[in-house]
Amino acid sequence: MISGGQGREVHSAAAARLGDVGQRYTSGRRALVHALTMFTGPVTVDTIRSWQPLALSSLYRNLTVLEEAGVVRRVATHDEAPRYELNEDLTEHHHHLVCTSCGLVEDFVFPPALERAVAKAGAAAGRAMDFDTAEHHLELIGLCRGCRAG
Amino acid sequence: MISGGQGREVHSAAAARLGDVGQRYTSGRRALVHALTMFTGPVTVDTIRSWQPLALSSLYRNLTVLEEAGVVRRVATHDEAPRYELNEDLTEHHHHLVCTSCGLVEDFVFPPALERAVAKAGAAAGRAMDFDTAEHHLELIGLCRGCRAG
DNA sequence: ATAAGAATGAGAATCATTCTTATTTTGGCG
DNA sequence: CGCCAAAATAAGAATGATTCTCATTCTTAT
Repeated sequence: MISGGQGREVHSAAAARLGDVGQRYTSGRRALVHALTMFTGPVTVDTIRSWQPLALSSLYRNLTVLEEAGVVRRVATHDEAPRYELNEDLTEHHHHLVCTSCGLVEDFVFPPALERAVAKAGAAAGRAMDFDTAEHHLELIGLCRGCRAG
Repeated sequence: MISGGQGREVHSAAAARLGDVGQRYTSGRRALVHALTMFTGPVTVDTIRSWQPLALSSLYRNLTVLEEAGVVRRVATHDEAPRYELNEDLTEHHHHLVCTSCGLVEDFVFPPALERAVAKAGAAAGRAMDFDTAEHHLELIGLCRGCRAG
C-alpha cells in the first residue's frame, strides 16, 4: 500500500502503472483518479460524472484503462449499478457497509487482529474447497444512521 | 432456515411467501425454484435458461417477483452478470468463492465457531461506524482447482 | 361452467455501456 | 520553435441486456 493514500503518491503510482501497460497519464485520467480520492466508498459512474463532467465515452474508456492498469477496481455491490474505487494497494485494505434503505456504500476497516483472523479463516476455507484464495472482501448489509433515524 | 433445504419445504415456503405478497406459485415459478436448487452456487440468467427454457420476459419477471417475495436473492459477484440464488433462510448461510480465471462462483460454509466470530466482528465494526448490521457476506477471490492446474 | 383476475410469452421499447470516427492533444525530434 | 506520428478525446451511432406492452392463456372462486 502506498503510504498515506491521499497524496501525490497515488498519482505517481497511477502514472507508473499506466506506463507499464503502455498508456499515458493524461490530465483527464488524473482528474478521474483525483475524483476517486474524494469519496469514502466506491462510487457509480453517475456520481463520478457529477464531479468531473467528462464525456461519457471517455469516462467509461478511462475507467476500463485504469482498471486494466490496476489503478481502480470495479465493485459489484448489492444489486445496484457497478461502482468504482481506487485499488486497495493504493489506499488501504477495507470492506464495505451497504445500507439496504438508501443504497449508501461506505468503506470500513477491521482492527488488524480481526483482519488477520478473517484472512486466515478465508485461506483455510479455501483450502478445504481446493481453492487458492488470493483476497477476500466482506460486505455488511444493514441500515445506516440516517435511515435508522428517518 | 428450512431444514434440509433441498426438499418439499422449499416449495411450500416459496408458495407461502408468494402468497404473502399476493402472488401465485405457478408451475413456471415452481420450475424456476426447482432449477435454483440444482446448483451449488448463484447462477446467471443464461445458465437458468439453459436448464429451464422459459420466455426471457417471464424469467426476468419471475425472478423479480420471487426476489420481492424473499424467495430468491440477486447476487452481484465479481464484475460479471448478476446471479441468482435461493434466499439463505431457505437453504443455509454461506459465502462465495469466485475464481478470477474462469468466473466460477461456488458456495461454501464456514465452521460455526468461525461464522460466529465473523458475525460478531461485523456487528462490532458496524457499531463503530454507527451502522446497524443485519447480515454479512464474504467473498473469497482466487483460483479454483481447474484453473490452477490448467 | 363461467367470469374476473393473474400469469405468460412474443416482440417492441428503453437505457446503460461499448464502439466508431473525426478531431484534438501529447511528446519526441530535427 | 514547429512538425509528425501516435494516442486520447468526445459526439453520436450501435449494441445488447433488461424491462415494458398487450393480446392470449391459465387459475381460482363462485
